[in-house]
Amino acid sequence: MRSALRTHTCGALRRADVGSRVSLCGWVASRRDQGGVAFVDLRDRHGVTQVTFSGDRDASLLEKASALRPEWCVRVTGVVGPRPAGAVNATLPTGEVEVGAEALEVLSECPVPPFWPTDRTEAGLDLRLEYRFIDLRRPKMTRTLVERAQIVSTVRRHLEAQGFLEVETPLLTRSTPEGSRDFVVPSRLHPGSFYALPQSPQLFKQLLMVSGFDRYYQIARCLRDEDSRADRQPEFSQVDIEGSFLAEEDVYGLIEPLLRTLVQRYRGHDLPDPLPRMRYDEAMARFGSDKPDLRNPLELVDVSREAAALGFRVFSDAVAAGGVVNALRLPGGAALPRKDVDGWEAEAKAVGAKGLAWAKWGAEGLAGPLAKVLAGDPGRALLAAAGVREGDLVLFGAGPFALVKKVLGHLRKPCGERLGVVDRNRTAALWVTDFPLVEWNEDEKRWDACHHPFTSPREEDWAVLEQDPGAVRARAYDLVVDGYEAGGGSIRIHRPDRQQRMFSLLGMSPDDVQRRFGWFVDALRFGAPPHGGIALGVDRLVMLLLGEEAIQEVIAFPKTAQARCLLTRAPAPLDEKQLRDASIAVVAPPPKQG
RNA sequence: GGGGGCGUAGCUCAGUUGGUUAGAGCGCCGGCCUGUCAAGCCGGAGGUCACGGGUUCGAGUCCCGCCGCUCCCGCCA
Repeated sequence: MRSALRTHTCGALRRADVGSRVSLCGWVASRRDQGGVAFVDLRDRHGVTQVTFSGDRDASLLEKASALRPEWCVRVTGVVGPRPAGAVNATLPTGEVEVGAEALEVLSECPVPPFWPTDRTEAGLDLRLEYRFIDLRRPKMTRTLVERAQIVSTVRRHLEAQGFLEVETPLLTRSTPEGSRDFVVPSRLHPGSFYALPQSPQLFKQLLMVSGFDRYYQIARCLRDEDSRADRQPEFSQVDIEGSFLAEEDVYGLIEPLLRTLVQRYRGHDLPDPLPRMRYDEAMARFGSDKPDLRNPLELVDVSREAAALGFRVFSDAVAAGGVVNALRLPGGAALPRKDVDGWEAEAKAVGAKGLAWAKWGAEGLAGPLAKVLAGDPGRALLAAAGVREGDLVLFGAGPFALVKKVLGHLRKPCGERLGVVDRNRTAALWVTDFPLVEWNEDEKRWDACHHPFTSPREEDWAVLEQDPGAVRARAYDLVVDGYEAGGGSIRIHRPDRQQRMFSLLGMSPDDVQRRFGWFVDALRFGAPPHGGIALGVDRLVMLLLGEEAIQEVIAFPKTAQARCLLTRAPAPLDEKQLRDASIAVVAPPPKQG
């Protein structure tokens, strides 16, 4: 770390360095002026070192130091000394020493920033993003980016040790209208034509397999013009991996040791070996989600049969209409205040439920809106089926399968957290497998690919692809960590005839296929090997490993929920000349200037 | 596109049923101080109550609109 201006970083000096003459460069983290002596904490990304200015030793230097203000960038030269007994700061790695300044050089002044870059900052996210370059000075943010780099480095070394070759793929590519909305880029040389930024390198990595690069990877930027979430940004990174001549077990066997290493290092515990696997159907039935958080023990129980026999219209009508009734049991939940249940009902309604039926079994017996309905023998049978015991609270969802699963699956999180049964110190990872290949799109009256149209069905399902598409299982798998989709992949279709069949199933005529994907299907004709792979979400993985709750916290320059960059004020209008060059006419009203 | 939360000093927030001159902590500026490390003590400055309308004798407070941040639904092959 030595350079022309410094001999050490601000995190380097120890007792063994006492007596050395050193030069440090950094930012003034704080200045404590005692009158005859002043202390300056000098910070860089490696740490903090205390510098002392003594009036006895050099009165004019002390005067100069007194003019320093926080966040000025300075260079200090001096001699490392031991701190006097009683003045040692045990909370700093450099706390046993201090630098007695002999020279001070102001490299850059700094106005009073809108917030101080300490870990105790209370600045709101919008301010932190507008002044992200200040925010990133905070030790916590520095540590996050350092650890992110370490994690990515670990991934690279693991994959390279396994023979994977990093290959870059284009950012300017062709729009593939299936899937998420593309970000588009106008072409100056070809007026009226557009590139698209890649949603993922999917087709290029498959072409690399055709080319014989049997083990490929890339830390790839992906861009999707869809609305953000706490775990989703329009621009994000994937560890994109593809291999030839492999099957599901090879992918699991590649990823699991890597994840085990990372969880051991950053979460401090072992993952089971092998990782648990769960079929999609089971995940939906038990947890109401295809990415269940297994740290949360609460489960959904189907009580349709018992509920239909209850003589309660809401339940029996739901079952009669082909729907289901599910129970979510909260052990010990009878003691919870009504306010919690009301909150969950509001949340249930927010995700589409008409209401939330519930009952609690306290010391006085049953209570709640369903108490009367559950009083008799059929009610007892239902409670028994749901495993409800004295002291429990039970929530019910009734209606179409997908809605009931969504609503109760959504409530698992707040309920589990309220009960304190979610172990946040553990990491729960699993593979979710056997996804459906396609799902019926009622609006468009056609089948849509669940994963993407290049995913292979199970070999035996090719026979019934056209007859019963909804029953076909895909050779797709998701890596689920703590309730997040940390990665996903599949074994691909490598035969052009079969790829054609898949496209036909999705409602594309041979002409459509030829126009949109002809270049790709054509490539498969040229000796494509069986292949498959996976993509891991870098931002989500780092977020989970570092215990963060939003990927904004692990991205150096993230965007807001409205996809804006508060630092650069992107997106922004173009000037007339740029629009002319790109042959673009703006038809929407011009946006307000930020 | 829809629903929820938030927006008051540089920052984080309080502000009663609508009522006089809108407060606190931190920060900032000045002074004092020779072992501080969230330094301390004394003094001072600092407000478009996001923005635009409306109701009212009177609006930070009530109503409508709008902008921004955020969480969720839709969306995310």
